[in-house]
Amino acid sequence: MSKQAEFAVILKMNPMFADLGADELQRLSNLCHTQHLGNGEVLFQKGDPGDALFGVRRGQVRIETGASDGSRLTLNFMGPGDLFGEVAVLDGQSRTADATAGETSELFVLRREDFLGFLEREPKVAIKIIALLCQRIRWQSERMEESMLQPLPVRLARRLCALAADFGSEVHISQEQLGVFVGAARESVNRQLQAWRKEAILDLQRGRILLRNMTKLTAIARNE
Amino acid sequence: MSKQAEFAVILKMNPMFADLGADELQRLSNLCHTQHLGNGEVLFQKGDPGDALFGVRRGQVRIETGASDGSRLTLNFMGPGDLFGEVAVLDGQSRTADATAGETSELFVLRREDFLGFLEREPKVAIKIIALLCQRIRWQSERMEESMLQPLPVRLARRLCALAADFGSEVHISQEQLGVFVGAARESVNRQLQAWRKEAILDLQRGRILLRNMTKLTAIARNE
DNA sequence: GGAGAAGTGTGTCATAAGTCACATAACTTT
DNA sequence: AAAGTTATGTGACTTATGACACACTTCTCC
Repeated sequence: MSKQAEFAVILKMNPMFADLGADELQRLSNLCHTQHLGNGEVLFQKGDPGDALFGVRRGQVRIETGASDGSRLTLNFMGPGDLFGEVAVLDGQSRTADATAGETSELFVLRREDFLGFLEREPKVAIKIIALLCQRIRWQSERMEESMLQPLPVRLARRLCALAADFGSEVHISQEQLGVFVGAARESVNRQLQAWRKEAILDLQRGRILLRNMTKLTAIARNE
Repeated sequence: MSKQAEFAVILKMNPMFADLGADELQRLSNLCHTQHLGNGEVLFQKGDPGDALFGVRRGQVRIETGASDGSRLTLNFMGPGDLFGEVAVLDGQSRTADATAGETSELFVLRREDFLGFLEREPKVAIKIIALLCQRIRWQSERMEESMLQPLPVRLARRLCALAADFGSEVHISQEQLGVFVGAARESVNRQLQAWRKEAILDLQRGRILLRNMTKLTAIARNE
């Protein structure tokens, strides 16, 4: 499979591009480049212009931010097949976090100017993108309100399920960072995890969570 | 001032169209119609196709939804100068709430097909709209997380300030509905309002709140 | 003008989650 | 291996807010 075809598959998996036709998708993927990163190499930093969209071909990229106390907090992990910077490539605003390669990685890169040129040549696609952004706005305002109002166990279960989708049943994350993710105190996270451990839903190790019973976990995430 | 020019002013005030150039704005406003509504007349209902954008020229439109228990809850009031349905006109999805005239009203109407035609003729505007939608997505994800995590007094003060922008210092709303707006119990809303009454920030009447000290209220809304 | 409905004011209680304060436990560095 | 650092486990306390219960007031409608 050509690198362009591979990128097209990744785009197609992202809701933002899922509705594009095969031909449009192909013309779009033809604009992509690739870029290699060594372990620990910085892709972009907070404040850099958002001039490209990235897809992970192999490796891992950490999205992180320097907290006010100087410590670094990881906001997200992007694994193979994940796409990030979709919004930045469209509006060109500056990055709101740093991105660093967690291991030797290869990325697909779609540059902003190429993408905008494409949209001008294909106005129908621009209108589709508009519709997709609108969907996202609706989706966001529905979910956000809903999910912030959920009790901690539900938010926690949802986040664990999302992480499991990227990493499988062995999630490598500290309870501290998990707390930041779900907007809760570390101690509260710990207490909930302990409770689940007693129910055999998961096991705990230093810096690691082993998900034993995804069925129960997803049930909790759906709020029964 | 022509009705088109009047509509252009309303569009310009909305963040979504604020960045359009004067010429683009004028060509866009030329596509508008007007529509009259009698007191209590229904503009659209939940489930109707979102085939137009509306601006209030005079009168008042209530956005409301039938709650599960059969009672109706008002989600928003749109007064003169307010714009609603911006997202629906772009993606054509069905309405998620009902809209009813609260008094005899006159509305500006911009139909979806006219707007989409405009975007195809002016691809530069389509790209601007894309950028504006992106801004909105960023803004939403920043604010939402932030504002749901704020304590009740802050959320309440923000909502009151927003209502004051539409209605001046005499806000006509029940404490029950205010509770729905900010996602809190009626009793909690009442207790906070009582506290503010004692501080002379506002006065309470049946179904009405008189804002006495907007300075303090905005200070609370900014979370000091 | 009387009956009911709708809106408001307040007390009591229960609960979820944050904060603080430590005690371990596990890795790292020297 | 000793010392320091980071991650985790747990108890005690506090606080915000929801839930329920009920009194009181003001409107509406017949």
